[in-house]
Amino acid sequence: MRASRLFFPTLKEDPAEAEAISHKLSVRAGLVRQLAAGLYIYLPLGLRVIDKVNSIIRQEMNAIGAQELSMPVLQPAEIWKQTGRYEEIGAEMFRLRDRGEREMVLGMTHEEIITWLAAGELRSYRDLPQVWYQIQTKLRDEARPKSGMLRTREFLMKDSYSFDVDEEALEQSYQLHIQAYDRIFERCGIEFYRVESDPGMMGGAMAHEYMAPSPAGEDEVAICTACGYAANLELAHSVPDHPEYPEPVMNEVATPEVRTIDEVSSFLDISPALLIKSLLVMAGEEPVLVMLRGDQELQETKLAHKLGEFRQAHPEEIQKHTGANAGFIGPLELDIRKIADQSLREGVFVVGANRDGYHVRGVKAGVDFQAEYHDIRRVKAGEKCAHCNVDLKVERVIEVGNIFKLGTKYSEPLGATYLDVNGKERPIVMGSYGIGPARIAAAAIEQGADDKGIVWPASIAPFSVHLVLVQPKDSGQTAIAEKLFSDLRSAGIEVLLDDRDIGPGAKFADAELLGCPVRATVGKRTVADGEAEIQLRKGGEEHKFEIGTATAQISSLLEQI
RNA sequence: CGGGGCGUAGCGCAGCCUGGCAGCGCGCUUGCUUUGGGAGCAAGAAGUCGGCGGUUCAAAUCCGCCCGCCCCGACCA
Repeated sequence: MRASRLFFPTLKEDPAEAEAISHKLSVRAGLVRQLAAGLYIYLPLGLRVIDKVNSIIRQEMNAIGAQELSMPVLQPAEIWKQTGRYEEIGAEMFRLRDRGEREMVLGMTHEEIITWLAAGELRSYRDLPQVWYQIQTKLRDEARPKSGMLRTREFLMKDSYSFDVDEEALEQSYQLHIQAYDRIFERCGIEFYRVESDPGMMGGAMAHEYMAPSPAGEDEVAICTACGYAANLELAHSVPDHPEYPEPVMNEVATPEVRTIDEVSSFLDISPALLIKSLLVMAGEEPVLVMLRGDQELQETKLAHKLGEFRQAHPEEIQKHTGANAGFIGPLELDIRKIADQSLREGVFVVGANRDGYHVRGVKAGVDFQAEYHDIRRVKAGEKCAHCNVDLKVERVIEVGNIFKLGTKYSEPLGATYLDVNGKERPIVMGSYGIGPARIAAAAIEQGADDKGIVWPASIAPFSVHLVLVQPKDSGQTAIAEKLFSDLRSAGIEVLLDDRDIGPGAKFADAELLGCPVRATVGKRTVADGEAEIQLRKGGEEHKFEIGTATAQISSLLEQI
């Protein structure tokens, strides 16, 4: 491709609306343009990157025997009603009516449709297993699109679905996807973790997420560098440290206008870890007192697993159920359901007295109050791994892929069954597996970029070689550059020839902004000494190759990257 | 949905408080020069100041309503 003909509007300045590095750079490098909130146009360079990612995905999916197909984005609402998700999902799903007033939806995922297909076509255990996938547009009316390509309302997803006879066979399909996914993310050149994740509303027992570390991410994971334990913070476990507890002598202490953990701990001059943080939540109509150590935070997803849907109690509700205001509530003499974090099982704490202006010291769990104990706290960096007792680290990550064991959550309501060897009808056991190609690209930018621009992993760069022709008006330089351009392409290397009639500084700056792995420069020095200058975008390493051998040399450089 | 910020030329922004000619930088067009790190000089084109309504002799500027975009939170198969 010639830069003089390529549509890649680069910008010197960061776009005003961008915050994330990947967002700024993908706009500046002319990869994308924003149409509206959460809606992006992929320009030629951006599309090339996505195509490269998709091509890697296809190769690895095909390698595990998955078969590509393509399903409609526009779908009848009826199928979603059958699985109950039409009501469950709410405002995030785009809904519309066709001219015949039939209710339709725009697909935010395709479990329903693929299961409908399977229900009609898969009949016998002989037909199984199957793995079907597509790379298809999804639409979600996101509450808050953000961070450029990281959370959009319309986006491409590779989604695959496995169909098996039983749980054991599903485990094999699941493992095959782990293999494929590991290879996909490795080949795309991004750093990633495979972490345990919350199966959530997808149902099913097991789920993992593929997470690319980046400060632009929306999730956090706990990682043990020693034993490899890795889990989304929504469900990560840890062993908390043990503070030194005082003598269990119970007495009430006046704490006027001292409400927050910080205020109470400094007023009493004790560590926050010696306080119990009491929160009143409403699970439907039922008030529940939730207790954590003062230095810990509630992990709401964990609590939701125990309580179902819940919300924070309003001030009037707190007053009504405890007799005190927020800041002074606690478990003593309180006849409502109580859930405490496991770290409160032992120890002696200060709690709110359920009387404004007072706290109680020397309170022992199990002695002075009873509660259900569950792990409901958020893991903090520095807490110990539950498996090997080494310090955990907590990192912010971008979710680039996920894999779920669905079981029969969709096959049962949609009647996707098969006849087993004994002629007995059984539901197909399913798995669901997603990858966001644009998030891979964004993660690659986030992880690789430097102050000059993007640094692409070679496998997904829009071009392998950015060939800078310094002076296109010089026939000597042009002849050499054209020859190299043509030789490189003959060698199967994708090359962008910058033949634009602009200053050399602008060309170099654009080359750095675009971030192709190899830059080759042909200028007056090349005419003089017959050597092409090669610079690697990553690390900036420079080489000079005699022009006759340049193609072979660049080829071997690219293989090493 | 709650909180905050922003909306002025293609892009980045000033002007608004204190009403009175719509500006700056980059980009764009033309010409000449220049050509290994975002070139110089000269001449130009380009704006319903987000929209609607109000106040006023006069509104980018003050007031009201609406729309859009970004950030924090809630939410996130």
